[in-house]
Amino acid sequence: MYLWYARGGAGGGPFLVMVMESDLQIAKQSATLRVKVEETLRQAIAKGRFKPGQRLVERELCEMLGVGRTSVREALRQLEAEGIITSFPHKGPVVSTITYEEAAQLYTVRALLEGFAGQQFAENGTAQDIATLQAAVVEFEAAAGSGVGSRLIDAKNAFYNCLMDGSKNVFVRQLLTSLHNRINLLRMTSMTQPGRLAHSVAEIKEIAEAIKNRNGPLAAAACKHHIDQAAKVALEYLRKNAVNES
Amino acid sequence: MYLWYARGGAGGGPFLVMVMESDLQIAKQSATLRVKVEETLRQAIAKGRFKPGQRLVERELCEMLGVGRTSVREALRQLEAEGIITSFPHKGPVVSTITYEEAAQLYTVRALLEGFAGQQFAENGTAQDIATLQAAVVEFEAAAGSGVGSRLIDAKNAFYNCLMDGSKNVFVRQLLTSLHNRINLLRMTSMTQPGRLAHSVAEIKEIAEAIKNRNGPLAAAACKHHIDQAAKVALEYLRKNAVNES
DNA sequence: GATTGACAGATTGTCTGATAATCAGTTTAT
DNA sequence: ATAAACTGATTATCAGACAATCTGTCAATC
Repeated sequence: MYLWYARGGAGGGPFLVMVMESDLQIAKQSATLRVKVEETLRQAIAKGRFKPGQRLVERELCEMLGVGRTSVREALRQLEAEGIITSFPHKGPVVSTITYEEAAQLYTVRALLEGFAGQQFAENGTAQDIATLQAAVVEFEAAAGSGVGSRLIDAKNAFYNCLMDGSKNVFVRQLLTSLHNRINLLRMTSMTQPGRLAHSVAEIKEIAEAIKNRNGPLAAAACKHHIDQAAKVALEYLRKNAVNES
Repeated sequence: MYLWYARGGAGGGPFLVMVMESDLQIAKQSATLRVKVEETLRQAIAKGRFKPGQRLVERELCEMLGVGRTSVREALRQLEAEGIITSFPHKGPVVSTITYEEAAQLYTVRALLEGFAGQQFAENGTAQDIATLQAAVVEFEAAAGSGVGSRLIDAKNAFYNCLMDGSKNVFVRQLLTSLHNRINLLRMTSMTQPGRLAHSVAEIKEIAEAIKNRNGPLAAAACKHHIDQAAKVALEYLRKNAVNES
């Protein structure tokens, strides 16, 4: 019981398969090709497959992904708008680089917005939201103990997602998502630094605790503190490994 | 003493002109066609030429602008990423609509970010920045007195631009620009409301004053207050003229 | 030897035409 | 009346073409 749709590209290679999930939900079959390209590239950049400063040549992407230039170019425009790639006229796009100063600014704004999100969550979040958040914290702690990197990343994302949802503000979510994407460019989970992880867990617990107690200001402070600490570690690392090109 | 480059579109209409400025600087001849389409459409939407909810049909845009589908489609992707248009797969883009709740959220985040920008400006802005800001305030007041709508809009934009620059934070600028673009969708300059304009001028003066005195917290409060007031008027108007579709 | 200018290759920017997929509305058949 | 089939419009995507622009190389000039 599945649908599939194949494109007979010249190279004989590329095709897409959309599987119907076992439950009643149809897998987002809609997702237009262009969107999949976007997601693939975003992932590739986030995972370091393409590194900051690296050129992204149209033709290569087309071959690599098995899609036409139209789809690739449109996807690139999207990523460009998101700020994770930068393109110069007639030179094509490169994965965005980020200077030390920009990274600092990025974390500053993130702290501001995430603090706000935390406060809103504490004041307006539903009981359901809070329960979800607590579950995310538990999973995060477990993931931290497990030592499995991918699980940790998933848990962290789940936590932030929940936090943004709880803020009940679409724009906070959008802006924060954008910032998160760009922070990924740093290719440095501050959590890979020794000792940071334990602190991180503790900080996150404080956030959840403040929210559970409906203490808005405290939640904001906890969020801000969490980001500030992460920023400190990340920026310190950046300074040492001075990765300044351009 | 000018260069010009014409594209003989089918309709005979469209062309681009690049003028060489009187000084040694060549006018940004670069601006790729796609970018010009973006700007044109953004303007058209901001000025109400296309109204929220209105469909944007590819072919029509091509004819209207005299460019190929490639350029139009890529420009649309950009605008979509910016949030000022929304597109559904296989149905094409429409100018984004914004609900009352979203508008409220929008203003909330804007107040937060603009308050932050004001604070940063007060604490980190250069003397030059402050001078520019003061000039912008003067022009704004003059524009308010002149009663010329377009001049008022320009002055307002100049002021906000200056404010964002003074914050010395690229991300604040980017995020705020994005929010401003979306607020334009409301097609309601809160300043068109009777009596609002005078208040607006007063509020802006307070912002500039606080910044001049290097009083960060006061600047933040003044910015926040300014946006909150604008929000109040705008939301009130929205509630009355309940423009809820979708 | 350093600067300038011309040339070639690579890549992007843009247009055009074609085909398949999808949506929305209308007509037809049960 | 409901469901099925048809139709027209529009989008999604590909392929191929050509002009514009960038980059590096190499010869010509001072």
